[in-house]
Amino acid sequence: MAIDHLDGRLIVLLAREPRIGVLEASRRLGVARGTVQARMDRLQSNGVIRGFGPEVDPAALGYPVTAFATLEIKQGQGADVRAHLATVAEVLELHTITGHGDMQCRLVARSNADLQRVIDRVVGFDGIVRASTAIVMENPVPLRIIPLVEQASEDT
Amino acid sequence: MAIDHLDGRLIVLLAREPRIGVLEASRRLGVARGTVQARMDRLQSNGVIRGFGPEVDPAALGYPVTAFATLEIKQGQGADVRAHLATVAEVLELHTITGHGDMQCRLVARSNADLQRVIDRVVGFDGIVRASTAIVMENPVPLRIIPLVEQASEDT
DNA sequence: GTATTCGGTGGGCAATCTGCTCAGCCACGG
DNA sequence: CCGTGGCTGAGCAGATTGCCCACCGAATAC
Repeated sequence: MAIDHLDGRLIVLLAREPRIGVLEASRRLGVARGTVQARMDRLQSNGVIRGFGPEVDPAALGYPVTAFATLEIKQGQGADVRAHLATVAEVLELHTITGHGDMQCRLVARSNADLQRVIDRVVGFDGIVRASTAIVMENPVPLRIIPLVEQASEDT
Repeated sequence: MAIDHLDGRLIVLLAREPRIGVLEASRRLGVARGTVQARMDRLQSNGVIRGFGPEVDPAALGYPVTAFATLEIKQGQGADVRAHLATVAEVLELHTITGHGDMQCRLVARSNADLQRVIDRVVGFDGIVRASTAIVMENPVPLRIIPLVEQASEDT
């Protein structure tokens, strides 16, 4: 569960150059191959590293528009709404949250016009009372994890 | 730029079993190894696949609390705020958005109490007028891309 | 109608890496 | 003082990679 400095360096290395193998990584880190192998196994069974899935860019797939929708849910309809949203491919992510609104989801669409279609599809469900949408213009900080890993591995 | 059915199957396969190599993938897909190699090269230079970085779970790193903060920015301070937020490791993602508020960011923290520290750090900057935060309770749909890939590859 | 190009196939080759095992070391805790 | 856990360096057989080639069918250009 704890992440030591070597783990941190390993993760950062993997994040920067995902294609390197265990052997090359061990050379870069200056440790034995077995060590890297053991660390990677441990990090994965720990759940620190969930996997190495391909990072797909929705924009390159033809979905350049991203938006966040905050949804207000009718009491007791949470499970149904979850199930509904899970069936919509354009819903990339869904959270239940505190505060105004009960859920927040990340959407993508082919265009601003298409976003309307997606939103209609999303909110066209009985349990959803209200939805407010914010369209993403820029993404100055794309999803990142390296700084956090470095921080976590330093205060060991 | 277009994603055909084979591309779709390849991406889905990679997403499900990231560790398989080109050779194994070609066997699963029933095509020649060279074909898989060519497709992967193309997908990557297209930008459809950004890379294969490790997916790190912040919770396993000791940051189990996630929150979304909506920030209101003082006119003309956008760039400074971006730069400021980029220095905070707990800021995993930042978007500029339309609607109420000007930016939205995803935060993580070690605990609810620690979240206060993170928020103070985030909003303790001159260009930020106001911030409202929503804490994530559940994540019924974790960030996913497979359904979208399937959809995109089908309507070819 | 014919030549060209493009994407895919199937094969081959040397170099490299992987998975696994083993013995030796060292530091830490009981 | 011994056991355990983590790291090292080494070895080995088997699989994979990167790269090359010739061939083929379909679509495209001339």
